[in-house]
Amino acid sequence: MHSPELVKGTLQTIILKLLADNGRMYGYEITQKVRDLSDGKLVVTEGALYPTLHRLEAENLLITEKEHIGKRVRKYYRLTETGKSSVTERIGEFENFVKTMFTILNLNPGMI
Amino acid sequence: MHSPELVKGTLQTIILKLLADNGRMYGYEITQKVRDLSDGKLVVTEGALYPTLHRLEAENLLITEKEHIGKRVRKYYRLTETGKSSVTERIGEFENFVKTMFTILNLNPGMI
DNA sequence: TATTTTTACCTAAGTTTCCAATGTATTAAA
DNA sequence: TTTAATACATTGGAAACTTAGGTAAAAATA
Repeated sequence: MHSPELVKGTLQTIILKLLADNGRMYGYEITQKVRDLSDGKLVVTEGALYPTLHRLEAENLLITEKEHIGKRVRKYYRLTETGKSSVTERIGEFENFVKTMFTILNLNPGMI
Repeated sequence: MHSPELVKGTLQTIILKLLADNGRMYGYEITQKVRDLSDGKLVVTEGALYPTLHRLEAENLLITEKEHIGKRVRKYYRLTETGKSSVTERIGEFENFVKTMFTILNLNPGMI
């Protein structure tokens, strides 16, 4: 598991990117996808996920669609147009941040 | 300037690494070094720096030496042995985190 | 020489963002 | 039939920052 402090601030970017790649996803699906992609190294807890999803929805980056699966209501999230453009932006920000950190920490880019 | 959320959690690593490279530094010097190395893109505010330095000292990763410069007292920070081993550890953690993020975000490593 | 900027230390209040814990309920598997 | 997995969510508290403020010496500039 990664140091939780490092993960802070990247959750929004992760969510937006996953939605950009997969069209639409529901909350639980996102937690599983992150777990799978990271080989269990990064775990998004529900206490972090749902407030973030609601925040992104309030900021008009996501919209929701409810779907009835048996007796359950599943809530799908999808990027708005604003959301789509902010994905690129945030990934760019993350890349730049990593570049800066590599410079400061004097790390070898080949390490990745 | 980088998104402040991303910077969170990396400050300790930055401080420890700078001290590992420079032997000893004082607070103000650290803020300037980070600014220089990052071309102004990453600014460590004093409100973030000093509490962090004191925390690291309390955790026995740093020790201080006071030096009189004219009428002023300058406080130098230096790594303890524990501090030295934790630098490697934390940089490793950061690298692993970046690797995971690159996987999740499907980024090209060559980008750095 | 007077004033501003830079150097240099620091704290306190407030915000954001997360984690841990808890709650509810359906569906699938053991 | 009981446990695990699925699926939504909230709440309280901790951590780490930002903003703002305080003090004062030394250097640069007007």
